[in-house]
Amino acid sequence: MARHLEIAHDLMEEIDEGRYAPGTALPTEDQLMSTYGTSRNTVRRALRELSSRGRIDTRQGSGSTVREYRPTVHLASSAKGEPDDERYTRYVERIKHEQGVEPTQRLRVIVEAATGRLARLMELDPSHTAGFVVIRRCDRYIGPRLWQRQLSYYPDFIAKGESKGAALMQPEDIPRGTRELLADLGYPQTKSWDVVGAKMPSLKDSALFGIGPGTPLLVHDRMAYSGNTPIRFTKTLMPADRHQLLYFEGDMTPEALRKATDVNIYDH
Amino acid sequence: MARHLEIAHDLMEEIDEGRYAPGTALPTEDQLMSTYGTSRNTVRRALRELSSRGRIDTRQGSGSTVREYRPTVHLASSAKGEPDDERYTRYVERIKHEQGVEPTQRLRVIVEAATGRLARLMELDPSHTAGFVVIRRCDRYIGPRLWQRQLSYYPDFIAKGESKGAALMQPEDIPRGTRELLADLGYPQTKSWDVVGAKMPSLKDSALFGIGPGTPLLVHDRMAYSGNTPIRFTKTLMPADRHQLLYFEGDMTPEALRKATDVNIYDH
DNA sequence: TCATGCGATTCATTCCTACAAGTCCCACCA
DNA sequence: TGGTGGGACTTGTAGGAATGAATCGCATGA
Repeated sequence: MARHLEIAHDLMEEIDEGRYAPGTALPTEDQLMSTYGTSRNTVRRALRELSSRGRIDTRQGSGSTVREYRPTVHLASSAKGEPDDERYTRYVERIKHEQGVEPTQRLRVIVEAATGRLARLMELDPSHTAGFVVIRRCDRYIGPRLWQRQLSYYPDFIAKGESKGAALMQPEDIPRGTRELLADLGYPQTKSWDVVGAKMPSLKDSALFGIGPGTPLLVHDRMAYSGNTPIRFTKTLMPADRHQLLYFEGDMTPEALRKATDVNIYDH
Repeated sequence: MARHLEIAHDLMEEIDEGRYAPGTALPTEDQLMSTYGTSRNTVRRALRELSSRGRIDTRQGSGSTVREYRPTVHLASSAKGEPDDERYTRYVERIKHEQGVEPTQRLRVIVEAATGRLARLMELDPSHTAGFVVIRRCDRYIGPRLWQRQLSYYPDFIAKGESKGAALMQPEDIPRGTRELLADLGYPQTKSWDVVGAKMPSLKDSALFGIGPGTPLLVHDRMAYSGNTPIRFTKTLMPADRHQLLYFEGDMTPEALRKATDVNIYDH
């Protein structure tokens, strides 16, 4: 095996065995050089191997420390009596309680012509004037850090159809939640599907979320329908080291849900 | 900005603009060296930046090509009239149809004492003889490639309780599906929760799944209950570049579900 | 026509060096 | 006592070089 992979393997094992606990400093590059009798390049490559897998954080001038994972679980199924759109808010409130940091959000509204995949998804005809979407972008921060970015797409006949729909065009929070607003406008949400996946962040994403190397993004797409009319498509981006999604089926007891909330996919 | 990040940024932009289409070769290291008037190390660093984000594949002797993503969507909610455990199988069948490759699977059964988190999760008392779990590990392959790994944990009082339960201890496929088997044993599944997240693979995981750098793993944990008794915990690991999970609420039409199946989180 | 083998191209690994820049501690001074 | 500056330590960036290994195309020969 290549020398740098040997070193990486060694270090990874020692981390897994708890020799280097989370938060603990790894040996410095100089120390590793003499330990393994190899050049700095090789040592650095080994460390990069750990870094790109999200196992360590390296700070210039300071050293490398073992990363710790405490992702928070985020309810994605509709709980009884809880409006759909309150979920993220409730979640943010929980974070606030857990971390003692004030959550903030920044909203931005854009109107765009829907083309290609998006038009097909929303069942809009781009040749009509109706082939537009209102995009509400909501960036949620915990402290100075971008916590999640949510992009919601609404067909513009909803926003333009009634005077109340104009609220969708305002870059302001909708206190009742958009689900209720849509219901008031004659589009009660009757069904929805979610697609969940993960990808690595682009350079921009990394800077945007302030996430270290080796941190994937959890991507959550949701399409909501009223009858058979698509009324909203939502794409949510979240750093996977701080977010997990929770779904359930059947009548869950509070204890079971609480237990699910404590699950950490990084375990085992 | 650092020189290698400039180059990486440039290349990423050109990829996004379609200048280098998926599957297309990027310029060679030599070409990039003269284009940017920089050393090979710097060029390689830029390329590694793309590689660790899963944007390119680099092959020795050949060059770097733009990676393409066609993840398949995998139904995670219970569809009506479809037993829970058939889902993955059905999914594999679909892959087989799409890709024309025979899926295979390898099963392994282990019995282990449940400790710590797992015992708490399964509500088992480690001091009792009942504090054991039967672990069924199922590796599913598409061709020679590991497609997903599934670890199912059953409390051993289920496997030992009745003679039929012994089927759980056999490293063989259970044709009816384990959900039906559990129902026969007196533990019909009444509710469940799922936690979905993503993490970077360890060195072992990378080798196991044969995934290139910059490919996260999608992790899917599911706890199933019969009444308030935990009857199964399942952890599924899947490379995120080939898997997405689909959930839904309400009565979905086949067309809407088909549309969801076509969603690709790498779009937009 | 087809298989073989050679050579050019290309990336992989590893070494070396130099300097920049961030961190941290401690001695020194006000 | 408390603040400041300097120096040691540590990682970041960049360049140069040599060798190994995989790939691919092309010419050669059966």
